[in-house]
Amino acid sequence: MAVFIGTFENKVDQKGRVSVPAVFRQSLAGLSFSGIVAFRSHRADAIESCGMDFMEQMISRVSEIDLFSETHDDLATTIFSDSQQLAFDGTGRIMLPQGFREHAGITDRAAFVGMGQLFQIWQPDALERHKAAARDRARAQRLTLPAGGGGR
Amino acid sequence: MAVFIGTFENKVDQKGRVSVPAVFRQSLAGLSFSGIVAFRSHRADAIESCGMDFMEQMISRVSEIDLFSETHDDLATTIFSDSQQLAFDGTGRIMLPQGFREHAGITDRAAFVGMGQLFQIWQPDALERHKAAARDRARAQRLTLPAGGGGR
DNA sequence: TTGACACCCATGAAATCCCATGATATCCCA
DNA sequence: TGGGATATCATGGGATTTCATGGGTGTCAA
Repeated sequence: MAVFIGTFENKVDQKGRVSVPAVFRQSLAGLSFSGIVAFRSHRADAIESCGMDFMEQMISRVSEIDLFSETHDDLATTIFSDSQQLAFDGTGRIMLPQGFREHAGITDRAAFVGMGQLFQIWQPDALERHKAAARDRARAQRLTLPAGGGGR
Repeated sequence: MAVFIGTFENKVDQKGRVSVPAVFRQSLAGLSFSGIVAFRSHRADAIESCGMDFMEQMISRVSEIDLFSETHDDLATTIFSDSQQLAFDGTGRIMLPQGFREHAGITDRAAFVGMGQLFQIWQPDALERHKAAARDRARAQRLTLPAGGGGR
């Protein structure tokens, strides 16, 4: 399973390219698609990203639902239609599409944040605010991590 | 496994030709038939499409339904009798047959939407409406994926 | 003969490749 | 353990290829 941990800030050049942190690339090595799959977060002004393996998991789970049922279609459309495959170039960069940059407010810098199975791409300042807020909420509500086997 | 992710809009020229997005073509590379298999969606104003490999899967799935049952017949008729193989030309375009264009209301633009294992072809504006509706339904019904690894 | 369709070539825009650079981080051996 | 030698990485920019798109021409069948 691909694991993403840590925060990294990289520059976005005039062509819209950003280096994906080397550690993340190593986590993604050997997949059927050399690059990331990204989509707009609907909860935050950020881009959610994962590897093709994660997407393939989603596909196989969606395919357990009856084909041509409304449920299947709604899920498949919601999940896959707004995602994009962003391939690595020779040096491990991706092209951040215009629409994604706008959604996240990214211009010339991008921050990559590991979230475990996924990672997010933020405008660095927005990320700082978000991190602070998340920490505050976690402290205020004394959040705990459920013990035991699988996630939830 | 052929994977279709993302939304792409292309022009339909006077001859009825459209470029199939390059990413989709790559997913379809190496199959026994160089092109797509398409048929009219019976629920939406769209064209359902997939590669020959997936069509073969559908055939075997349909064959698991009682032969001579009404369901079997109806499905087989709507899907297989209406299906057409649309071959790529030298530059990766297909000819969208008149009947398909009418069914989807496509005139001079066509939108390709990845749905995981298959993809659909829509009239772009209709697709936008459909996407919004699908998202709303998914949210309203709190649709989630059948559990497996780690949902969210 | 007249479409319908496969095949061919041309084009501009955009994405990708490729090489060069400097800055870090890592290695290795004394 | 120090510190030079060696990789790795992020970054920049020019060159090249890919891609979507337009149009022409040949071919086969009705």
